[in-house]
Amino acid sequence: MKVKEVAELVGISVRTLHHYDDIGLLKPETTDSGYRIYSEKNLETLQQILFFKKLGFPLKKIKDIINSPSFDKKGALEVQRKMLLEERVRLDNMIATIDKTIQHAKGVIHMSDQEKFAGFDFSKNPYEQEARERWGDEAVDASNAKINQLSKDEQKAMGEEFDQIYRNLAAVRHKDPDSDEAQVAIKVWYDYLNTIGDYSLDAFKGLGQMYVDDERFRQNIDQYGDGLAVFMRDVMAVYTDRNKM
Amino acid sequence: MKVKEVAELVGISVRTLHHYDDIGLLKPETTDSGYRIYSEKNLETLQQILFFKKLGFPLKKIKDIINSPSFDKKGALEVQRKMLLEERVRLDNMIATIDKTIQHAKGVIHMSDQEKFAGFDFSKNPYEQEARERWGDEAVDASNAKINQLSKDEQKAMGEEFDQIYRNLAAVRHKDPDSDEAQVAIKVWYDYLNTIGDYSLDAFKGLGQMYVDDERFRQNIDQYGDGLAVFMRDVMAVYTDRNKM
DNA sequence: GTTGACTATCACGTTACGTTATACTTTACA
DNA sequence: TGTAAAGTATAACGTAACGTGATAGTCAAC
Repeated sequence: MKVKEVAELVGISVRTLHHYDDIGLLKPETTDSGYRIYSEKNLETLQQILFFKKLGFPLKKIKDIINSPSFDKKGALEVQRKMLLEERVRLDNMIATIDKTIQHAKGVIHMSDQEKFAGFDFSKNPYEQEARERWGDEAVDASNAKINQLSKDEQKAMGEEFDQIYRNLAAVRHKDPDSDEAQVAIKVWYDYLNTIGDYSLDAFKGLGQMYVDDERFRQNIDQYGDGLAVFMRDVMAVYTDRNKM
Repeated sequence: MKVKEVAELVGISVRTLHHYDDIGLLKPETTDSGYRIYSEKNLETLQQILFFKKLGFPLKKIKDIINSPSFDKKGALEVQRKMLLEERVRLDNMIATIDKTIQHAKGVIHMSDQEKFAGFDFSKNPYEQEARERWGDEAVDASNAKINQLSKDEQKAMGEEFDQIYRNLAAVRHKDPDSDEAQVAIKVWYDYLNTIGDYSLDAFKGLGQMYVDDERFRQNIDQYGDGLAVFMRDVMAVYTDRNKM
């Protein structure tokens, strides 16, 4: 049989057969023109190879096993078994750690990140002039310096996304925090934060309070509209309470 | 801090830090002479890197996560979790297959291997002449052709090993199968077989019977001494029965 | 004889560094 | 202050198991 036939028969690639030939793992006969011809015996050997491969043995070990009948097969299987068990323990630990991380990640977003998320970068924002007046150049420049650690594209993408979200919120800021419009708008914000980090509802509510308590955040947010920070806090509180049950 | 300090602090190699620098994952400041100097911030980033590495993330993904706050970290963790779970299933299957293999491997040594193990190769054996007389040249040549598929070194190593074992057995073949000498000698043979394959006691007993029933094996074995095949069968039977309780 | 399907041999790319090899810098000690 | 020891830098090959072209020769059919 020629390469392609064999490859399709056992479900591997032609390249793989070439490779096994290259490393001397499975060397078929060849025609005068150099075509590889696999015998029945070759196919049997291939089955063995694939069997040990399924068990996770490296090709070198398989080579030893295949062409050395005095090889300690039993021992090799036991060693391999141990290795696999250790691997499984490692995986379990990794999975457990991830689970913990997802759980305890509530509130994991640092203040420095929050500053970015809250939209401290007003360099592309029409309100920057106003910001400079309110905060003084120093504060704005320091903030921009921080935000500038992000790549241009990221800044743009991030800026556009929550600029849009904040505009939507500002647009409904005179409605009732209970209103559907407000609740829908704040849900967008909650979902966005949850693609970046992992916010529990309570953490979200706390975040809203911070928007009001922290001068920097409040002023920053209020640039999208007077009283927006307070409004957001209220909407976020309602959203939280509503969705907790 | 300089490389070595950092490396020892967090328990990684200097080369690893170099690597992270090369791929742009963690780029510290440098002195005029080109020495890398890691800041506190660099160390924090490094902790993050190592954290995600522990979770099995590839460095490329870590790079994305680290220097792109808009990266979907939560989603990444969930994807990673799924991958790890799939990996674990794969491992479990591999382990289960190995267990099955070890179990069902009883009697897994093929006849062709048995021929080798039983010592069909008498090309280096003083009895070859005799063998040719008994079996005729054809049979001996065919047998040798088979055995010659092994590498020279393997042949030698294998040949020496069980040549020795068979000689020892032949030396005690007039003792009682119950005798300590016979039992010790057969234990060596059992242990040797179990480094190559996996023999249960019952399989071992059956093997002994085959030595007698199969003309080829019997004649072959008896070349080490008249009646050795029968003696071995008896010793193997006793050994099996004794060790089963 | 020409085309299409198949085959062959390079040879680079991938992952995360380990491991020399060569050369320069800084630190410590006499 | 001179020198050796310790530390650091870059460069580049090696690893595992192929995937993925690129280029070229072969075989069977029309």
